Amino acid sequence: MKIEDVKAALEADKKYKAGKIREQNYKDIMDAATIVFAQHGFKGASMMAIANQAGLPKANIHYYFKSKSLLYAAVLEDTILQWNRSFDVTENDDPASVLETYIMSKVRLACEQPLPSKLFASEIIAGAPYLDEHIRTIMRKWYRHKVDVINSWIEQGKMQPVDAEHLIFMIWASSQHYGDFETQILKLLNKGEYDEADIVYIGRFVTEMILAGCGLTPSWKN
Amino acid sequence: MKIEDVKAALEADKKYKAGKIREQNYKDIMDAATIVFAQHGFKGASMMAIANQAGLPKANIHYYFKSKSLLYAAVLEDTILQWNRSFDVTENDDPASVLETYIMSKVRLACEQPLPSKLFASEIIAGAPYLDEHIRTIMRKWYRHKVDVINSWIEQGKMQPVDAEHLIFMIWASSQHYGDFETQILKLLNKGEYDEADIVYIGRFVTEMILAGCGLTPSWKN
DNA sequence: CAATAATCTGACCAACTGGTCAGACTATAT
DNA sequence: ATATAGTCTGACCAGTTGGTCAGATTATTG
Repeated sequence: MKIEDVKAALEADKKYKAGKIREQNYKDIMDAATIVFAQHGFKGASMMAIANQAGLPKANIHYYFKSKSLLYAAVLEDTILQWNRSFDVTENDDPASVLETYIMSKVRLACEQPLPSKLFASEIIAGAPYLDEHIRTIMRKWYRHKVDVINSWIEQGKMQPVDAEHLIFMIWASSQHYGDFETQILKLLNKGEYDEADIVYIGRFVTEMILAGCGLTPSWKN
Repeated sequence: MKIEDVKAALEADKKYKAGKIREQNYKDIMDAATIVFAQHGFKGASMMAIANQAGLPKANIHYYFKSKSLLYAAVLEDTILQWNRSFDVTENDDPASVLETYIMSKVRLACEQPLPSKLFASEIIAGAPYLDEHIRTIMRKWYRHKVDVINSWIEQGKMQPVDAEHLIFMIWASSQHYGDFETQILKLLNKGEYDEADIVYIGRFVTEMILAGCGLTPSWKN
């Protein structure tokens, strides 16, 4: 290897590392903020606590995010983006398999990543001051579409007549509960954390219960 | 009416009023604290905000409650007491009617008094620092007993075999959700608040769904 | 190498936090 | 009427809050 190549490699490495450091700090701050905001809500979280959690000086947090509100907004947006991935569905799909997939993934997400779930819950409990518009526009549209699809399934006789609006609420409630109330549930179950077996078991339980209410059967019971 | 009687009446009235004022202030503070703690959590709530909400000087709050922690503990205890009233049940009871009654009352409580539900949720999301012992002792005992009763129902063939532990979680989740996520739900339903018809409708929906999962039928479908 | 731009942070600020307390006010008892 | 006990609150305190900024440090460029 020539000297020039080593130099170039070091140069590239430096640039790479520099970029990585920024990226890493940004990510560290977001992660730390998620933890603190999820645990204490927007008002209860302090920039100092976030800085300590991230292992950075407080002023450095303000270099990346001008204000607490902007950091909170960034964390919330990130959470929302990560959340609304699945459940893309049309009226031609099979209700049982769609609902099954959605519920299983929601339960898994709640168990494996309870923090975003708790963050969202905190925001809603506080009256959704930051998500007010998001709920009334984007989420509402998403929600209405899903309700329409479910109702078309009912019209097609693919499932029993069930209130689609509250069916969705029930899916959200019974899956997110495992994230939001993780502390309570683990204490009552006398467990330290959810393991893979728990996640599958819970996912199947919730799926079976809700599908039964719709007159449907999950794939593993066929 | 004799003069003496008037005097006595005034005396009694004064005492009554004095007692009433104390009682009223205490209640006002508790109500105000419930609102603020439920909305912002323990750390996020400020004594000043509670004082303003109660319409009293801040120092007066500290006359009734020595510290923020003690006020929080009092509000939490009050909420817990008010919550665990119903669901006293034995293995000789009828599953369908017991579950139906419990679910309906939980949904009604969540819709009519969402604040205690939100307060409890905030505490759990924050990691249950104040309720840790309560959950591991009192709530745990309550929970285990209910699990045993449900399992005995299953052994007696009174209902389909269903995981009793997660059945209880599901009941809690799908009822409390209407209190904790009130803001989101009302926005999506485009409603200002739950009315009596909503409460009955939601209660019946949740009851039907969960009973169906247990192979049971609610009373209104017989 | 120098110059320029990006990144970092200790020290600071006004506003707010939970909490205290002396003294004012009010009610009851004698 | 006076004394006693209970109730109330403005003013204050030390510590924390979100946020700023000058200047140090580091990286990039020409």
